[in-house]
Amino acid sequence: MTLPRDYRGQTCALARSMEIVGERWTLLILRDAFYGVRRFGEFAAHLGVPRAVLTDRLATLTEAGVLARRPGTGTGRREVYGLTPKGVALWPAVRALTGWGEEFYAAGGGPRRVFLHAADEAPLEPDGRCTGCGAAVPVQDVLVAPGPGLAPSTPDDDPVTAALARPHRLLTPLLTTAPSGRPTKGSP
Amino acid sequence: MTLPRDYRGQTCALARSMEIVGERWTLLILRDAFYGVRRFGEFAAHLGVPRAVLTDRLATLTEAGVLARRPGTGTGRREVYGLTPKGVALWPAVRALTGWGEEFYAAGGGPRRVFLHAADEAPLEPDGRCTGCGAAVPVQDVLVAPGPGLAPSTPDDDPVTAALARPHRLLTPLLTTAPSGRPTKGSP
DNA sequence: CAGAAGAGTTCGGTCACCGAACTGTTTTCA
DNA sequence: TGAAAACAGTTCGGTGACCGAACTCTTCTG
Repeated sequence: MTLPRDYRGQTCALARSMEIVGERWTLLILRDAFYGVRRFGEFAAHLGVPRAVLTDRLATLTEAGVLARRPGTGTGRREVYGLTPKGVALWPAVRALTGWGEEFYAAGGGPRRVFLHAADEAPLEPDGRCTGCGAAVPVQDVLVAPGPGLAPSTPDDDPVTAALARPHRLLTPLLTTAPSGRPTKGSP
Repeated sequence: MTLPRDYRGQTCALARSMEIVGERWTLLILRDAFYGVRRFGEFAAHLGVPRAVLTDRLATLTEAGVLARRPGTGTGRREVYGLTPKGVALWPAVRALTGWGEEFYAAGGGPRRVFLHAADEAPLEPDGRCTGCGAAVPVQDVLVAPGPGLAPSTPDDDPVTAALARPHRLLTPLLTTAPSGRPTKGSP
């Protein structure tokens, strides 16, 4: 595979990874996918990424087997993008980079978001273990919850930001399309 | 801080991280820094990065407090770049992305490089713990060693690649400048 | 002190990214 | 059913980042 702008000559696995997830916006898209964002418009509104770039990134990630494009369920039948097992395997990387950012660039009030073990609601250690029970927590048992440093929500927040004002389990859909067609917060 | 190309509007810590380490080549530079690469020319020769880009990245990382520019010791007194504690804190992210690349893009023979716990030479788990003793291994106790999938070394390998053909402890200088001026492998 | 090596800088060409407007399809609701 | 809105992309011109090669200046070696 000779990408137009690859990291030629690198024998390192990190270079291979960077060819897939090292482009601008890609890791933010994947973070949103972990949060349960699934649709083109949700990614676009939440990230503010140029739509052409989003199109390119979703195609690249789908081609690489990190995301999968599937027909949506429920009333809104549009197609959705979801993480494959290969994509889910990127969770430690996303968690590590997020943790580094929180540690060195937290707002005054502390972290903006925290990751909790769903079983006991104790926060995760930097390495992904639970500070409460010490167990290695699989992705689907992680909650993302607002932290003390999170700015208060405003009426013009996009739906994704609004939904993330409450704790949410990773990999579960964040927004659903209600029968009336207006998007609302996940589980009723 | 209004970077020319920041991730505006993102309240997420991951976006902050990506502003620092998300540019092209940056994580590969940091990986090399973990390996013990310290000098401009070593980075340039090993990575094949355009020199102007390398200059920019080293300056950005130094400004961000991830790397520090220090006068070199020993006979070669040129200045060297080394990881600060803030830079060392990126190790879990580098390890996670490297591990993901090895898992999904390994060459036929297996991983190209492996990380070992220096104390018992057992490989590390994906989360950074030692498969032998189960301990969380601090960065300075990690060895990077050639794996079964590493291509055999050739005479025209750059000095960094040649030095990495043998196990090496992270964060320790990889190359030294011998009194004669010719760069040779680390500790005599 | 002369020569070589190291550490950047400069430069022109190319490519990726940006934001805004536009298109074609799907869904909603009167 | 049919009009209108929402949605998922595509198109387009302008700008900045990246690339490779050549060049300059400093530092080191013999």
